[in-house]
Amino acid sequence: MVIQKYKEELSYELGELLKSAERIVPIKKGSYLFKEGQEAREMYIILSGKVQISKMNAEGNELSLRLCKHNDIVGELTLFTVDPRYIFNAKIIENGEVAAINITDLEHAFFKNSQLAFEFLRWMNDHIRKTITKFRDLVLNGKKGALYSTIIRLCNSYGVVRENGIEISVPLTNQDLANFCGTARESVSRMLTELRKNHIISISKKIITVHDLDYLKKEIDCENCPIEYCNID
Amino acid sequence: MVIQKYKEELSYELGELLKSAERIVPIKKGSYLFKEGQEAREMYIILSGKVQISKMNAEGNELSLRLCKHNDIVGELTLFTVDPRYIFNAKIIENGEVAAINITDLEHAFFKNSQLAFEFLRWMNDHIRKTITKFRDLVLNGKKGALYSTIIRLCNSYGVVRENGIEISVPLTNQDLANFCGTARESVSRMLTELRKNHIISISKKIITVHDLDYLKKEIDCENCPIEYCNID
DNA sequence: AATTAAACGTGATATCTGTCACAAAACGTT
DNA sequence: AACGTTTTGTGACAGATATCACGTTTAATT
Repeated sequence: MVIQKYKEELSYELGELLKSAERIVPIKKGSYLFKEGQEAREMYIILSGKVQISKMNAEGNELSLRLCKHNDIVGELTLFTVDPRYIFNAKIIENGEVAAINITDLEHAFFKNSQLAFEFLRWMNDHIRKTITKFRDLVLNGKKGALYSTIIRLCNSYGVVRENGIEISVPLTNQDLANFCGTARESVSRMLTELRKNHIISISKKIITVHDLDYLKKEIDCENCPIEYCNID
Repeated sequence: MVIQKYKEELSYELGELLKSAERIVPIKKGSYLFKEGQEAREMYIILSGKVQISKMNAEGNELSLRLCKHNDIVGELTLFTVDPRYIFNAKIIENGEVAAINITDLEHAFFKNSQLAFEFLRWMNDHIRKTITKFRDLVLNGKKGALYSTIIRLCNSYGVVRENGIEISVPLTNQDLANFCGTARESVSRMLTELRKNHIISISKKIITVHDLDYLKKEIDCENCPIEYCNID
């Protein structure tokens, strides 16, 4: 089975999940893995590449929720619903492969295999904690709080330590960041300019390097919650 | 067993969960079922009364997340964590009783009983969808969107149909509403005044009656998502 | 290298929202 | 009914944020 070659690198829980995988699908930058409103038959585990999860509102504003990578699960919220439909858009921003898992099969598997259900339950629990803390930052600390929180989470998910700070290894435009914060591009641009002026960050070719993460954390009263809850995936 | 007397009125899933309940605890208005930071040993199912779930930030602002009633589960996010601690406050706003479920026992029960794990998984899934759509309303449509969304959800959870509209059967102060919206009391007061002026709502003794729910829905581009996702509990 | 397209920075301005202050109204208690 | 407490309404103002406009810079394409 083609899936076998991936299994070794995965955590035990995901390995279990992957056993139910039907097939491996290549994903291509710029296209969509799924779009909101589409009928949902599969949930996905990302094997490689990057996928951004977002939701549009009626005015066409986009709110980005997650930026997912290797071993992240997407399309999971379609489980256990009648007439399942995706409620988000999953835009591929870096080429790679995903494992597709039929959701009907998975539901049956959960029912039969409590080990599997248990592991997934744990994953869901982490996921909801993550979601709530993220949104709290967005709602309670204004737009600056939203941006700083987003940058901190990006560091935790995609940060690479360099001699001069933490480099966020995903190219992001100001508009991308604005979508994560529910704010205007121009506001992001101004805030980033200020952060650069104060040597908190620097940006080169859409790659942000954070020189003073503690400054960002202090500004939003970060409680230094564990990294499993403070990320963007 | 004391729990038996409640079992009949509960849905199947909750009945299954309740089998693991250790004891029934009376809850008293004004006190807290648990507070954030406290060591967590139990999860609760509300049998009667009302419990408000909230989170404080460093400046002492309170963000209310849920308003829970009969058959709602609270304290669930402590499951599957090492050194489990409550991350929210659960303030009792109406007397009643809760069933306390030891979380270690419950984790074991999930592991052994896939039916139970399955039902809980379904519950978690609904819960996370709810949370995300709520926060999206808060973030994307400004403070007016936050308030309107909160009122709509309150109608769905606590609305009683009267000849002149939908009565939200929970007394709420402006400050309570402000806490749900992450906004200032004065802003809520002004927005409510305007809604009253336009005969969208009326308020008597802290009880809101909504005369024109469609107006509120239109203003925030409500997609009329199913009531299981659009509520406050 | 030249050309086009995308992304960015920034001033000006309008709107939204929070804060402070204080009086009026509603509520609860004795 | 009288009193103290909580809640509400509202003006004035300040700060945050969005929007519009437009020139500059950077990246992509031919």
